[in-house]
Amino acid sequence: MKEAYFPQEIEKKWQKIWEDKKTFYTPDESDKPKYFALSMFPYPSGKLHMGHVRNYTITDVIARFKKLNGYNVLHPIGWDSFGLPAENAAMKHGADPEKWTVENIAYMTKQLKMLGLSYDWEREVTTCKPDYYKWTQWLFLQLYKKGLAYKKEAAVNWCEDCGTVLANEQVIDGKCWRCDHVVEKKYLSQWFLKITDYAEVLLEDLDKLTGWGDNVKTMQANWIGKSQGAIFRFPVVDAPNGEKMEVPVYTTRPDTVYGITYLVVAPEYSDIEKLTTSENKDAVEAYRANARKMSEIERLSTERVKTGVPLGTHCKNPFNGEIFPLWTADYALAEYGTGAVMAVPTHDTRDFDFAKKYKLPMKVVIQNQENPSNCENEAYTEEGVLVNSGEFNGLKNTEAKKAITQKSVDEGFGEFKTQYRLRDWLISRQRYWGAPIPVVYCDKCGIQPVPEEQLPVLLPKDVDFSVVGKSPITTSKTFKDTICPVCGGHAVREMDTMDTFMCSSWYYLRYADAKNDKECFNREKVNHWLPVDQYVGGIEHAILHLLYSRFITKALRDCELLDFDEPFKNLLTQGMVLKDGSKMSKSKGNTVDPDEIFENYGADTARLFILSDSPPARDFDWSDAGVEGCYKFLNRVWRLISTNADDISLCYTNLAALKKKENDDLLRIVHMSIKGITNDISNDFQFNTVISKYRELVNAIYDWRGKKTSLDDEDKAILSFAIITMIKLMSPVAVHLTEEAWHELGGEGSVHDQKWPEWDENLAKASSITLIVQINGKVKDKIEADEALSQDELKELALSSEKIKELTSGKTIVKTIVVPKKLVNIVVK
RNA sequence: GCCCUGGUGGCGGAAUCGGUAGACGCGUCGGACUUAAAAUCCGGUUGGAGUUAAAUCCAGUGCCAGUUCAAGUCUGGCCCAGGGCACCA
Repeated sequence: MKEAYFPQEIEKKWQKIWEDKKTFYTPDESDKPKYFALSMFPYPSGKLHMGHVRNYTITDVIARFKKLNGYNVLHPIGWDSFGLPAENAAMKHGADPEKWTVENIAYMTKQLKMLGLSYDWEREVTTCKPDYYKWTQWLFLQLYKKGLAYKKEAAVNWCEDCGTVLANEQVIDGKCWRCDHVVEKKYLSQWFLKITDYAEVLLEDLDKLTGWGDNVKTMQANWIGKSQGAIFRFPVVDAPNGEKMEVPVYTTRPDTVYGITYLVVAPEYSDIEKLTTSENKDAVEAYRANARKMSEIERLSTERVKTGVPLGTHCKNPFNGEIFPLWTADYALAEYGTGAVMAVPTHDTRDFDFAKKYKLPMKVVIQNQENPSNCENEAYTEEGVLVNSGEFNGLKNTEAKKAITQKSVDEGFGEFKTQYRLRDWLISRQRYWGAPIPVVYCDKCGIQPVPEEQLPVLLPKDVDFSVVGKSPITTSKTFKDTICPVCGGHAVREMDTMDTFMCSSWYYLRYADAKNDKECFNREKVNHWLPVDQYVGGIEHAILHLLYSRFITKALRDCELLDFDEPFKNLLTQGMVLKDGSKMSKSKGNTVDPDEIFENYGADTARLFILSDSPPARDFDWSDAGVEGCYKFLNRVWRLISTNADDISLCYTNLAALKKKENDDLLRIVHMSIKGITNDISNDFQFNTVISKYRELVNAIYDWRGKKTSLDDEDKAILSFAIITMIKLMSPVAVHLTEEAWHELGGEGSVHDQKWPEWDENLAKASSITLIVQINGKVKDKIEADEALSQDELKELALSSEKIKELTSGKTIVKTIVVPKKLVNIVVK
C-alpha cells in the first residue's frame, strides 16, 4: 500500500470500476425491503454549485447507509431541464436551447460522477426529452378528462422581463421569483389546474406527514389559508336601473353584522357598473382606472393610506333593516371571497382606518364587559359580548358567530362558508422551452385535446429566438396549423407551453419505471417504489414544488394511476451553503467552485467537509481552513491504514483472540463508535456528529497503537478489527479512500457491498464507570467505580470519599439521591 | 399583526431520559522533530479569583421568574435574530 494519499488517482480509478461493474444499479425485483432515497433533481444551469454538492452528498450517504443495512435502495438522478434560462441563453448566443441544455447536462453529469455519487444512471430522467414530456402531456390530458384542467379568462400575473405569466406561487412580494421584475396584472385566457379542489385534503393530510418539519408544514398551511365564516347577501335598495340586485359578502366575523355601516366592493367587482349611480359614474371610473395602473406591490401595501369612492347606491341589512352605502376601495380584493366586504369599522382595523378618513359612521356591537371600549381611537378586535345586536345581545361573540349565521340560513339570505386563500394553478407559459400543452382549437369544434396516440406534440425546430415581445414558438411555420381530431377540419395548436413545475411534479414517479415507452409508469412498479422514503432538498421549494407534487399525486390517485396519496414520506430540508455569513452567489463573488475542490483535495474531502460542520438542516458556513482540516484528517486515516497494513488481516474474525481481550479499551471504543455512528445516522441524519465520532475513533486507534512497542496476535486481531470497522463506518462518506483501502488489505468485492458493522451492547461502554458525586447538585468529586455496584454500595462509596467527608462534616445530610451507574447527590443543610 | 425556527467559548458546533456544560473540529498559544521551513507529533485554550506553580474557589448555555435533590434540557412571561404569511375581510 502506498504511503501517501493520492485522492485524484484513486477516485478516477474507482469511479470507472463502479461504472463498469454497475455497482449501484438497482433491480426492481429483490427479496430485500425497498428504500427510495431522492434528492431534488437539478436544473442544468451549467455547473454544480456547493448547494448541489451538499444536497447530493447528504442523500448519497443516506442511500449508502441503507444499502449496507440490507435495503434494496433506489437512488436516481435526473434533470429538470425545461425552463427559461435555456431560452434566454439561446436568445443571447443564438444557440438552440436544446443544445445549451444537453451540453450543460453532459458537464454536470461529469461533475456528479466526480463526486462519487451512487446513482443508478439507467433510470436517469430528462424532462425536456420527448420520451419524458410525452408523458407530461399525457398526464395533462388525464387531468383534462377528469375536469381538473380548464381554460379561463382571468387576471393573471405577468412578468414583462420573462415575457410570460406566472403562477401565484411564483410571485414573491409582488415580484417574479426568477428575475425579481415587478409583476403586473393582465387579462388573458389561460390554462389552470384545479388545485383548489384539493385545498381541504392538502391541508388535512399535512397531519399525516410526520416525517416533515413543522416549518414546511406551516408554510403550506398558511399558503392554503383556510378560514371559516359566512356568506351574507345584502339586497340593493336603489339600483339605478331598477333591477332587483344583491351583493354577497364573505366574512369571518358574522358576529359583528349589526355593526355594518357601509359596504366595499373591489374596483374589479363584476357588477360594479350596475351598482353605480350616474352622478358617481365619473369618479368611480377614474378610481378604477387608477387602480388598474397600480402595481400589485403598491396596491397590496398595508402601509398605504386607504382610498375609495362611493357608488351612490345602498344596501339593506336584513338583520336590523338599516340602510348603508356602497363604496369601492382597493383594499377589497376581487379574487378573494366574493370580492365584496361588509365594513364594521368598530371591530376591524382596516374598516376603522377607512371610516375615519371618510367620516363614515361607527357602531359598537362587541364589548369587553370589564373594560368597555367606545372604539374612538382604534377598533376593538378582541373577544367580548354582543351589544346593539337585537336578539343576540348578551351572547358571547364566539357563540354569536354560529347563531347569527344560522339565522341567515333559516331566513334564506346567508350560509356557512369555508374559504381558502389557495388559487388554481396557472400552468400556461408564453415561452418556447417547455412541454407544449396538447390541445388544439378548431374553428367548429372548439377546444379539442390532442388524441393520446398523437403524443408527443413535439416542439418545432424552425423557430426564431431573436423575436421580442412574443413567444419564439409563434415564429414556427410548421407548428401552428393542424387538423381537428374530431371533424378533420382546420385547427390551430395551443402555442403556450406548460409551467416547468408541471414537469417536476411527477418526475419522482417516473424513476420507478424510467424506460417505459408504453405508459408513463407501470402501476405496480410505482406502488412498489413509492412513496419516496427520504426526500432531500432546499427549503425554497416548501410551497412551490412540494405542494404541486402533493396535488399531482392525489390527482393521479383519483385518476387511478397509482394507489398512494402522499409522494414524500420523509422530508429533509437542508440549509443553505454560506460563505462569510451570506449565501454563496455569483453577484456577491463568494462562490467556491466544486471542480477546484475536487482537483486540489478530491471528492472524499469535499464530501467529508460538506457534512462535517453543521447538522444538515442548518445553514453551513464554508471555510477554506475547514476543507484543509478535512483533507488532513483523510491523510491521517490513510497513514493509519498504510503504516499498519502489514499487521492487519481480514481474518480478524478470529473471535477467540478478540474474546480474550474483552477488556481492551480499543475494542470497547470500536463498539461504542459503531453504536454512536449508527444512532446518529438513524436519528435525523446527524452527520456532523458522525464525523466527530470518526475522528474520535481514529484518534483512539492512534493512541492505542502508540502505546505498543510490539504487537502479539491478539493485538493484531484487535487492530485489524478496529481498522476494518473504521473503514466500513467511513465507507458511505469517504467512498473512494475506503474502497481503495479495502482492496489494498485484500478485501473481496466492493466495500460498498459489505454489511454495516454491528455492535455488542455489553462492549459498547467503558469497563468502569465514573461516579459523579454532587453536594446540593454541584459536582464535588468523581470516583472510578465498578458498574456492578448496587445503589447502596454507590452511596457508601460516595460517602467514603475524603473530599466528601470533609465537605459534609458538621452538616446534616438531609437526603441522598442515587442515579444507578451515574451519580450520587448528597443534600446537606 | 399572525405562524415557524433558532439563541451555548474567539468561531462551527456537541450534550437520546432533567444527572460531569463546552465532545469533535477550526483558530490560537506553547513544545518536540528539523540547519530552516513544510508536513507530522505532543500539550494548553469559557470567564474571573487564587498561587512561584499547583491545588482550589466563584460565575456561566439570550433575559426574568418558577418546578426539582438536580435545569442548556421542563413550565410561565419577555428580548433578539432568521424565515414564512399578510389590506385574505
